[in-house]
Amino acid sequence: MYQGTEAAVGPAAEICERIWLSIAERRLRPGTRLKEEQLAEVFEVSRARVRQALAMLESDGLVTILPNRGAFVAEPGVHEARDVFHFRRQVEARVLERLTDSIDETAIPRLEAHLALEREADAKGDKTAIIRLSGGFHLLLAELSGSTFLVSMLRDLISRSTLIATMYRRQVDHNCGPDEHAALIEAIRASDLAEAVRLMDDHLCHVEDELDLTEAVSVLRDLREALV
Amino acid sequence: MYQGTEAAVGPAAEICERIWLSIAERRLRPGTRLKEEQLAEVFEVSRARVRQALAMLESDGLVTILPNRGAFVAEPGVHEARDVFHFRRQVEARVLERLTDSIDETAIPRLEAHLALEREADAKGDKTAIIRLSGGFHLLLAELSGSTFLVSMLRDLISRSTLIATMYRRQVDHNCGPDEHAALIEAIRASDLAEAVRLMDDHLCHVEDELDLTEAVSVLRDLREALV
DNA sequence: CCCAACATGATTGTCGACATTTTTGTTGTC
DNA sequence: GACAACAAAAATGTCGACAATCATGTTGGG
Repeated sequence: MYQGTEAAVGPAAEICERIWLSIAERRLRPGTRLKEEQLAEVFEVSRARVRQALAMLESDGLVTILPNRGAFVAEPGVHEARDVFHFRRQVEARVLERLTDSIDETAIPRLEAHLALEREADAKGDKTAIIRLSGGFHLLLAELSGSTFLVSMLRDLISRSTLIATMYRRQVDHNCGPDEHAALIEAIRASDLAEAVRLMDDHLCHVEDELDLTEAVSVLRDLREALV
Repeated sequence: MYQGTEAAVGPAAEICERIWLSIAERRLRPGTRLKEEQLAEVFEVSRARVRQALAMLESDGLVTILPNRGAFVAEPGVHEARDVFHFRRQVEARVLERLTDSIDETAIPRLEAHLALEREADAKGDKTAIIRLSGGFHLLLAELSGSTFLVSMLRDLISRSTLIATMYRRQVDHNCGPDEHAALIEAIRASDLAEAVRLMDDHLCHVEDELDLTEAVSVLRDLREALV
């Protein structure tokens, strides 16, 4: 996901990917401290790499870095959560606008190929792959829109969405199945912008609706803010 | 601007600020190569600092980093330019929503203090200060909205807006005067969301309307892309 | 017994030197 | 004279060691 769906952009992105996955799989809880040395040991890379990765993760809102104190898995509040979903809908809509406006011949096959991977992972029950591909689908849409700006914006928002989902969802799991993605592809193939946007909004609202975005802030967050 | 309106977040932010100002003042043109050693010499800092700053600038869309090749002042295309202004309007609207919803007592005085600085710089004709404060006003609005997410999003968009303005504006200068900012403060004081959003949209459209966002892409950009 | 000042350990921040890659200039051959 | 292969120079990328800073545990005084 982090390296996009294309070639790797660097070794640091792999660290980002693995940390992001750990967060998505709830192995790393919000508020957890991320010691550089420790991460360097685990990933078998130099500490400089880890610092690089942590800086990237911070700009994507996944970790919070306190100067001279260390990095922590971020704990977005409910306000931020709402903003993230709000703007994600806007960005995804813009992406669909671009895709339905000028459609590329190679776009549909690539989307279907991705969808096939999703279905395969779904059948196997490979949770890690499901999470990775689920985010990757939306990122692929942005890439196919041809705008690097939309890609970078959406990657940021997807990262944040993932973290928010792990913090505020009440039910255990429910990763969005590939079926909604399939419907989206159909709408894009038909160049039906209105339908595509509707499907996308529904798709994203399904995720948001399962969250408990009341004012119940986590205890950990209060502790951290009190310390700062 | 880069360090926000508050305390400095680090020494690297100062480098970012100075490079951003150089771009805004058209001393650094889009496409210009930014050699690390050279920058380190100019700013009298270590090369590691420069690398850190360049990485931040890349995530803000001001520079493009090509692996093993170096950093260049970015050259956003017209599509990206339109997207940036599109989303900037959305984000600024969200900020105003927050501000007019729950208004803070200290907000208005801080805005007026900032406005006073703008007027002072305007009277003196201090172009550098005008640029810095002009972006800073919008960033201050975001900070007063209480959302760190909106702040980081808007900082990104303001950086990109600045670069786009230097690339595509036909007239020489026209930095938005402080008067439009004053009107905005009034609307916020009156908690008049609709009026505030209208003023903001006009304000941003004034900037966008002076741009020549036709398909005329710069020659340099084509060269770079051909090389990559 | 509690609090403050200090000393220690752990962790982050910084810098300079070295390795790798790219670019450019040169040379030799066709 | 043009092109290709090679060599030298310059720039970026990487790493390890040292310095600065913060958290913790200890000790001495009130």
